[in-house]
Amino acid sequence: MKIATFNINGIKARAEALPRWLAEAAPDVVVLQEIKSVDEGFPREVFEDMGYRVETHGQKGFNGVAILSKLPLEDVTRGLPGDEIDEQARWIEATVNGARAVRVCGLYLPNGNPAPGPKYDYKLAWMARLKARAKALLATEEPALMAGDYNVIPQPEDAARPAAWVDDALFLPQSRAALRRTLNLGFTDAFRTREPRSGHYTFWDYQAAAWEKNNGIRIDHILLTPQAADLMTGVGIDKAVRGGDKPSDHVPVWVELAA
DNA sequence: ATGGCTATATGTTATAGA
Repeated sequence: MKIATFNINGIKARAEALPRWLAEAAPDVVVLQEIKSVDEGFPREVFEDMGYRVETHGQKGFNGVAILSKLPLEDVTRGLPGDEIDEQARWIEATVNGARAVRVCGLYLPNGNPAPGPKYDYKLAWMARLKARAKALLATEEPALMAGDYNVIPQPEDAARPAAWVDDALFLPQSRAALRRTLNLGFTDAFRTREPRSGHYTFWDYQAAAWEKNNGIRIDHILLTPQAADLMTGVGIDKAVRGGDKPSDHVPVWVELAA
């Protein structure tokens, strides 16, 4: 079972690039972030015609997440637990029924800039809720993963120019510590555990020729429970997607599970 | 780097992203 995450930065703007990548990479499951669309505006037929089931959790203009799956989905839930008045569409999860059942969570963690400020407070509060959900996932002792745009650069090795990010919400010590607190519950960063070297990124800004200069950061992650990590047979970043026509500023990250 | 592009809706300008 190949499971990917992709921040597409607008489903309407990616009407060509997303199907193109799906046809090439042929993932069984994809979690999408920043669909920037309400549920009714999502062009589900395009993906259903490619054999994908479509579950969306959208909102007007910004944010928005979705799951596309060639395999049957069960128990789809929307919204990260822990704050009844949070209306931002940043979390969706479902059980994917392959050879084994895998609980797949898709997330779009708040950016948090400028920091300090209310947006940063929201980011840290959201990360505390993420940790609580992560704990509950571990307690099931089943294969599960949390994939998405975490908006956190875990280590200096995950940025081409770490010094440029020291005051940014993506790299502040509190942000990195909050991500570590979740990881340290017992999750595996799928990409990092297989590739210890620096220089692998998932985001390149549209500005200042960041792509051409390879001035990137690694902020899209797939975190595996121990039972999912046991099943991992491969992992990768589809970097070439960033050089295609009308690309998102993020690229897909994927894992292959023996499930 | 005084955020220099890109995307969406609030729409010929404002807001958000990272």
